[in-house]
Amino acid sequence: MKKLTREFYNRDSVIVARELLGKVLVHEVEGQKVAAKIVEAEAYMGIEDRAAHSYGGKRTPRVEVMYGDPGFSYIFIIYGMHYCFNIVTREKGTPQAVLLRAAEPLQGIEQMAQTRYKKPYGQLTKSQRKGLTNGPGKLCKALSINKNFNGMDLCGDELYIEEGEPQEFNIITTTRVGIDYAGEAREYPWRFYIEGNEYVSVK
DNA sequence: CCAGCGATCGAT
DNA sequence: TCGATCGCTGGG
Repeated sequence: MKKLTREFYNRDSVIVARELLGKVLVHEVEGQKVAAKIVEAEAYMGIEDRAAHSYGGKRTPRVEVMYGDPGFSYIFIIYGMHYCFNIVTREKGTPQAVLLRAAEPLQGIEQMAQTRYKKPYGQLTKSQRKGLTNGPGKLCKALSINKNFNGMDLCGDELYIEEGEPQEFNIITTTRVGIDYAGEAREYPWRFYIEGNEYVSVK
């Protein structure tokens, strides 16, 4: 299966966010593949985007990786306890990113169930099954992605995104979640998800 | 040095 | 609907 290239990520976040739908996020843990199909993503457009961490050119140690090359991970902690996984887009110096908000488990599902709930998949309730990866913090937990993966090259062999199977789906475009502080930017249609997919976080 | 806050989650 | 929980940030 083909891995996404640096060039794929070297475009505006709104384009990359849309095109990431249906692609497969892979984390190879000790030779074991844990993989999930991306079903929801949001674009953060950088300097001009009040909702972005790099808004107004803000440049701090946390945000630094956003100013680097495309195709690297930007991971931050939210609400003191959850991780959010982002992918840096556009060329060096243009601090944009795409936030992965939800995914559908494909491979290593037992691993995910164990990591999230300390139980075999078979013992999970229906709601727990859906809850494996239907949110930004949840998908990080399920794929064992934490702060140690900040600044990692997604064109490498440990954490990456691959093409996935060809498929048909409709894309829903809406406003982003949890950015009420962002003024006018809260109205921007920069959230994308696969219509009808049960792993989407908020319909 | 330190207080306030947040791109969330899970239980109620 | 609400409490948990803590790294990052900016101001002093």
